Amino acid sequence: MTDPVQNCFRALADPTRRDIVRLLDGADMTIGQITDRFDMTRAAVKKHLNVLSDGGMITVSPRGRERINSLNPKGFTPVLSWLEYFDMFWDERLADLKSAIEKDKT
Amino acid sequence: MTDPVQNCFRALADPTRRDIVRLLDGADMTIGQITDRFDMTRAAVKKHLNVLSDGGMITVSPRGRERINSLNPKGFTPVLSWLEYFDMFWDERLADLKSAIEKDKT
DNA sequence: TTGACATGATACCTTTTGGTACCATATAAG
DNA sequence: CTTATATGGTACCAAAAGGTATCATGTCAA
Repeated sequence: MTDPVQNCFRALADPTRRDIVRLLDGADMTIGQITDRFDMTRAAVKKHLNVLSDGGMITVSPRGRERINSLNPKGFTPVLSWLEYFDMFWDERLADLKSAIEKDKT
Repeated sequence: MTDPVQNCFRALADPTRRDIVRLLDGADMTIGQITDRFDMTRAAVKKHLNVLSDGGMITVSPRGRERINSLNPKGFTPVLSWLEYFDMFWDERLADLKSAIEKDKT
């Protein structure tokens, strides 16, 4: 399944994953730190992180024996692109939003 | 599961349901008309319509022995609300978008 | 009323998904 | 080197999701 739109929507479809996204919006975290915030095993969290990574919502960078998980604002672009296709998003507001993301949080 | 945000994201998580949403963005349709556009049974389409209805994305109005399925722009509000929570949506663009929906397509 | 048409509902099946338990690997510390 | 720490990967399980087949209901037309 390599459709960016599908991967993105799927990543956001789970409440735990949306919570993780909000966590990472506040600060970069290791999988250990994230797991401390939830009532589930590290393996379960890891699966969620993989799905989020597939969706492009997060990026992972190694630091010693740790892996730093960071939110990737650009990952939301497929969702926004899909939404802006509608007539009800007839104006340029969503387009402005998209460019703002790419400009101010790279 | 009565969380509006969850119902909304779940409704949009399936590619067939997103296609249905786009179909209904063009015109109101009966379940029969929708089924003609897809390679699946009416029962399967009906299940998708139920999920979309739970998510608030569509409304159904009886007309004789038919049921007219219509897109409900307001149904997108929970998704937009969730998205605007982020720092990366720091400005008022998304809020503007939300109010525009409620104003121009009621 | 009788029949055709449009739809809804449910039992059932298969695949996907969310979770755990467990083992493997890599780096830091003594 | 040896050990503790941080992480990744996989086999396995129960529940949810997507689909079909089938039956029930309601409405329009003769």
